[in-house]
Amino acid sequence: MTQKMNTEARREQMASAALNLLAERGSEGFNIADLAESVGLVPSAIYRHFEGREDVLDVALDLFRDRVYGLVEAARNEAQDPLMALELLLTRHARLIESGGAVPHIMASMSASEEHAARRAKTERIFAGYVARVESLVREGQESGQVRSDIDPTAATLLFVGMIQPAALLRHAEGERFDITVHAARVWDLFRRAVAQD
Amino acid sequence: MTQKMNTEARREQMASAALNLLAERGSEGFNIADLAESVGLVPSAIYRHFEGREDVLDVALDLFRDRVYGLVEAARNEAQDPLMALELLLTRHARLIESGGAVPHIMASMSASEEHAARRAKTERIFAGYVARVESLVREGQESGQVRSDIDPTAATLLFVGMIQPAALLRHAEGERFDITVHAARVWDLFRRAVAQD
DNA sequence: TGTACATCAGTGAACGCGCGTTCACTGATGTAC
DNA sequence: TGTACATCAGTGAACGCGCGTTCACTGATGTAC
Repeated sequence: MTQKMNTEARREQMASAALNLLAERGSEGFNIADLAESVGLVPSAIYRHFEGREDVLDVALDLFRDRVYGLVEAARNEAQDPLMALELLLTRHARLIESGGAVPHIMASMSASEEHAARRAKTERIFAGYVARVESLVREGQESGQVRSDIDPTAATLLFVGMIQPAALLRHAEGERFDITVHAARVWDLFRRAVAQD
Repeated sequence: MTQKMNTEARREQMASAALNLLAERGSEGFNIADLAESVGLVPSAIYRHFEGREDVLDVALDLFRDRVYGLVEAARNEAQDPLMALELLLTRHARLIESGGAVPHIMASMSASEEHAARRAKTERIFAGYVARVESLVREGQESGQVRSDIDPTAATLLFVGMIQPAALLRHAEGERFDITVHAARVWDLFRRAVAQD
C-alpha cells in the first residue's frame, strides 16, 4: 500500500495535481484515473478526499484563482509604480505559460461547459475578478499621471489581458521557434506606446 | 419519416449545425445526439454522412477555417488600405461574437484535446494560417508607410488578434451590460496609437 | 403516363466501451492503558 | 516500553450511466421501360 497522508495534505496535493492536468489537457481531457495516477494512487482513493469529479474541479478552480490573483498582488507589491507592475505581471504570465501553467487555456476550457452552469459561472467570476484587479492598476496609473487619462480603462485592461493569450496558442503551433518572453517584451512596448502619457 | 436530402446537402447542413453547437458548447459539450436533433434527425442518421464524431469535427473545422479566412479576405478586398482592412476585420469579429459565433471559443476548445493529436494540430495550423494572413496586412501597412516600420510585425499581429478574445469571455460574465462593438472601437483606438505612423 | 425496380437517406433497437462512482475489505498509523 | 484497539486512508472488484456506433429494416425518391 502506498504511503498514507492525512486528508488535508492529500486534498492540497490532489488539487494541485488536478490543476496541472487541466493546464495540459483542459477540462475535457481531465479524468479521475489520470489524477489518481499522478499522485500515485488508485482511482477510488480520490473519493476519500473529494465528493466527485466536479468537486475536484471546483477546488482546483479555487487554487487557480488564488494563484492568479496572487500574481497580480505580487506584481503590485514589488513594483515601484502601476505601469511597472503591469510590465512585471506580463513577464510573469509569459514565464508561467512557458513552464506549462497555461492560464488562458484553463480559463477557456473551464468556461466552455454548458452543462455545468455553476462551474462556468464561477470561471467567469474569476476572470472578471482578475480583470477588475488589473483595471485598478490601470486606474492608479491614470491617477498618478503615468497613463493617459483620455483612454477608457476597461479597454486598456482588456487589451493588456489579451496580449499573452494568442501567443500561447501560436507557441504550440510553432514549437520552440517561438519565444514567449521575447514576444512579451515586444508587445509590451506596443502597449506602453498605446497607453502611456508621453 | 423526415424529408430526405442528398448526402452533399446534408453534409453541409450538418457541418454548419455542428459549428453552431461548437460555438455554444465547445468540443467537450458537442455530441451526436444534439447534432442530430438540431437538423431534425435521429442520431444514427449522422452516420449516413460521416464516419463518426471525429469526422464531423474535422469537417466542421474545415468550414470554420474557410469562414475565418474568408473574413480576412473580405476585409482586405473591401478596404482602401491595410489599416482600414484591420479595422474592418476587428469590427466584423466583434459582430460575429455578438451573434454567438464565438471564434476564440472554438479555437481554444478544439486545441485542448490532448488525445486527438490530429485535431489539435489541425486547429493550431488553422490559427497559424489566420495569424499569417493578418500579419501580411500588417506588413503591407508597413510598406505603404501607414504602420511604423520599427515595430515587429508578429508582435503587432498577435496584439491585434488578442484584442477581441478577452472581451468575449467578459461578455458572458457581465451579460448585456458589456457592449462588444463599443469595446472594439475603443480598443482599436489604442491599437492604432500603438502601431500607426504619426 | 403509368408501373416495377433500384437506390439510398432515415429509423430504432441494441451493443459495448470508457469512466465516474460505490462498497466491503485491508492494513497502516496513532492513541489509550 | 509494550500491547490492544480505534480510526481512517488506500484498495480492487463491480456496477451503471451516457454516448458513440452498428445493423437490419423501412419507405421515399428517382429512373427504366
